[in-house]
Amino acid sequence: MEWADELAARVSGPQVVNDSKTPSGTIHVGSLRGPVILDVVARALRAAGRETTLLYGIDDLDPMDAQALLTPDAVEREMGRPLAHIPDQAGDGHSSYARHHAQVFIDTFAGLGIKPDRYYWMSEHYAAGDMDPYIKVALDRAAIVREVYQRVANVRHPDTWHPISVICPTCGRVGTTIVTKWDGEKVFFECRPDLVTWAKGCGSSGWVSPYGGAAKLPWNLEWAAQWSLFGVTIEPCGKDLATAGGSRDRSDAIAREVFEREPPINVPYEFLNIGGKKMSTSKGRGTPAHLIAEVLPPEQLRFLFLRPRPNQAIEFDPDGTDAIPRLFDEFDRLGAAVAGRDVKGELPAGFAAVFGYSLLDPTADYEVEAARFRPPFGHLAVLAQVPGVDIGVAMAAEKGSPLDTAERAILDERLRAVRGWLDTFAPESARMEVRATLPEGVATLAPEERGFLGALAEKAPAAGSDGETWQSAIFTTASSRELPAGRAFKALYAAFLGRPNGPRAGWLLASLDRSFVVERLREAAAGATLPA
RNA sequence: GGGCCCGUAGCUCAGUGGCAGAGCAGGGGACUUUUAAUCCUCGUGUCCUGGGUUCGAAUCCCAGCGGGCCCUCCA
Repeated sequence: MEWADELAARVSGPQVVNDSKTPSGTIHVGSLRGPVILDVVARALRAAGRETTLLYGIDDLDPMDAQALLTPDAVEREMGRPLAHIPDQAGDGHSSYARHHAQVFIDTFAGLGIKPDRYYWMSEHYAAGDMDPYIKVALDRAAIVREVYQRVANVRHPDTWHPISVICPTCGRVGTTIVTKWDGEKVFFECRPDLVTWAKGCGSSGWVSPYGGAAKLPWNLEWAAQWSLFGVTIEPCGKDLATAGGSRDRSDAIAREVFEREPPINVPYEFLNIGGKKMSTSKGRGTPAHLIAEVLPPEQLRFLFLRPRPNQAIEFDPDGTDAIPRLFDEFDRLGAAVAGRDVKGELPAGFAAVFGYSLLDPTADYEVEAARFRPPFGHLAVLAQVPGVDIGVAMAAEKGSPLDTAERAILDERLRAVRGWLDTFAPESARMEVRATLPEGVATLAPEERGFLGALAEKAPAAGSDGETWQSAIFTTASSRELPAGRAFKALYAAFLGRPNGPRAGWLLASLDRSFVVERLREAAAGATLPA
């Protein structure tokens, strides 16, 4: 976490940290890295005693450009119109499409402990006239803007091109209009049917005032104007924008040369790759993003993003691997170290900060949080699969004292994660189920191991016996036949689960129907699958 | 064509000028009641390749190779 603390140490004076997003659709897990970094920058600044404002913008005057996100009957009517002007497709009470989708990510951010001091809506700032001064400067300096595009991004616009998009007074589209003249008060616009492929303009044209929400700046200018309007001093952005000649370069140049203000400090960050693939909401390639959020609680998700430096791509492959259990284990290991317990292995630099910034609550005492009992994910994954186990009791026993309220909440959260993981990503080797038929592996059991199974069938406790009773029956039967306990358990797991190990065998057998258990023990003792 | 990131043990990654390291996985062992718990133990690797600088390079420089993402429009 040195990067955030170093940044905080480098700046002086009050800081405004900003990011903004177009509320065009659902967000995927990878796109949460930016907000988490943003939040940590703000937390680090505050920890360093800097007065800090965290802003998050909703670019809701941007045009709708993806018809997949609209209901079929709405496509022709709505494509190209500002998101803020499109009705909520979900029909769940939001005033617009933009409000609906913005609410999804506001809620998602809150769930991750990210609470900006203020969300701002660009449609409101345009309507209120706050953007008018920047619109005027951009139009007055259109030639400079064109030159910047040419020089920085190698994009050549016609000499009549002006950096503004009028919201067509006739059809309401913003993505289809082009402005060719500016007389100092009004612009001449055309709403062209063929300007973009994804939306069709209505063909009207005329002179209109660009002020008061009648028009919107193009992306790069709007970005730079936001910096001036809000006094932004730090703004991270993803590497898709941060590439040379890319969006950030253009906006930086526009900030300097058109709006005459130094752009904010950038914190470029890499993406999250799932199973070597870029996150994609539409392609269905790799792992569906929303599943990860269901399986990873907020603190572990924050931890996933914060462990590496921002400029490192994160390779995360949860599908059929132990990546998720290991993420929990590493989180717990850092927590244990913060709490002053001995831990195995080396600790990464700044581990206490990584742990602290991963916590949901920015005001939490991270040493107190670190000291809490956190049930090991792998252990829970086993217990969750054994019927009849009271996991709360088992975890209290493991801790050595009853769980407090916070620890109980952690346990519940992890149990949900464990169950989700077992249903989705967990490798077969993590799943265990009592086999319906005798597993083939019993054929490889030694004669004395099979003998033990047969003997246990004869000494099986009465129906309704508890796990304790079964467990002691296993031990006494094994020792009476001078079979080491380890081999006795191995034989039991082979007979019931078809694997060499498993959960506590006594409790497992107690959870099953007694006659089934006895029958299976006899079959296994016979050493072969009985004819059907 | 350009930019950024990565390339070190089976996997995930530390180490960024001074004897190649951890975690996990895997092997071996201990433990007659927390048997997927816990404890002990085991690392011969083209540090991607080739040059260069240096007393000394995984580390710095140059040139490559491989992988990933991005760079047109839109945002």
